[in-house]
Amino acid sequence: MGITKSEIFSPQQNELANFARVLGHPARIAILEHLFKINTCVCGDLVKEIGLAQPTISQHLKELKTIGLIKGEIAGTRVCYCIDEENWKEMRAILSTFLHQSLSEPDCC
Amino acid sequence: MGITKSEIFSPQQNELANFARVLGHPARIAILEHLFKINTCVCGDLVKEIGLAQPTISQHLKELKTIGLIKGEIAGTRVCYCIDEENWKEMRAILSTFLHQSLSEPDCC
DNA sequence: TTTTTATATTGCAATATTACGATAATAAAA
DNA sequence: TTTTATTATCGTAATATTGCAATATAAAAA
Repeated sequence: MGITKSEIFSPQQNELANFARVLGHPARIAILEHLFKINTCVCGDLVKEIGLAQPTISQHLKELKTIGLIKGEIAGTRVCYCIDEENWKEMRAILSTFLHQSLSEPDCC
Repeated sequence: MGITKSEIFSPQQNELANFARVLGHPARIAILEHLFKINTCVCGDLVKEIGLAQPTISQHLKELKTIGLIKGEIAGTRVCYCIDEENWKEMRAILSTFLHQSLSEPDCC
């Protein structure tokens, strides 16, 4: 069916999975890494840097923007994208909590 | 096309994205959370716990096993699944490093 | 105003993912 | 041996994702 049954999971589980899903593509990882290095970047730079077509990069940027990890401001014909620090930290906290769970029982296998 | 151009990204970027991708589904989050709570679990328990069909759970377990986050041992007709702590910690380290990048420039937007 | 530049959107093709019924496989129980 | 219980695999349907060419949009430059 290809459709995730979100309704049977908690909002927390869905949110966590959604953040992970957006990080689950190397192009988006590359975009974020580049934005961290050069914290202000227009789409064109990323197209050269990454090597995917302009519409493809634009699409990945849109997804990152929708989930709130980056923000973009129009500057003439260009758009200045950068990390949304506040949301980034929130996402990081959510993921970190999950990643640092500890086992209540010892390993069985 | 639906096919990710992995070859244009670094092995690190692909590995990171791949870990995130596997975490990018609420059923797999729920499975991992349950395994953390009760660190030894048969597939049938997860089917009851989560509420997806048995083949679906089995498929998600396979993906988690393939990437190494869990391991399973046959115990009679059942299979005992649990977190693979070593690999989990490795994945956590990789993700944490990425999540804790800091901006080299102050926020521009 | 026309042209140029840069990004977004649309439409489409191809592949991937999700979910589940049916069935296979395997081992314990009867 | 037959039955039962449990998990894996196969096949399939439906939706999602990825990528790009073509085009639209919008602002700056000429």
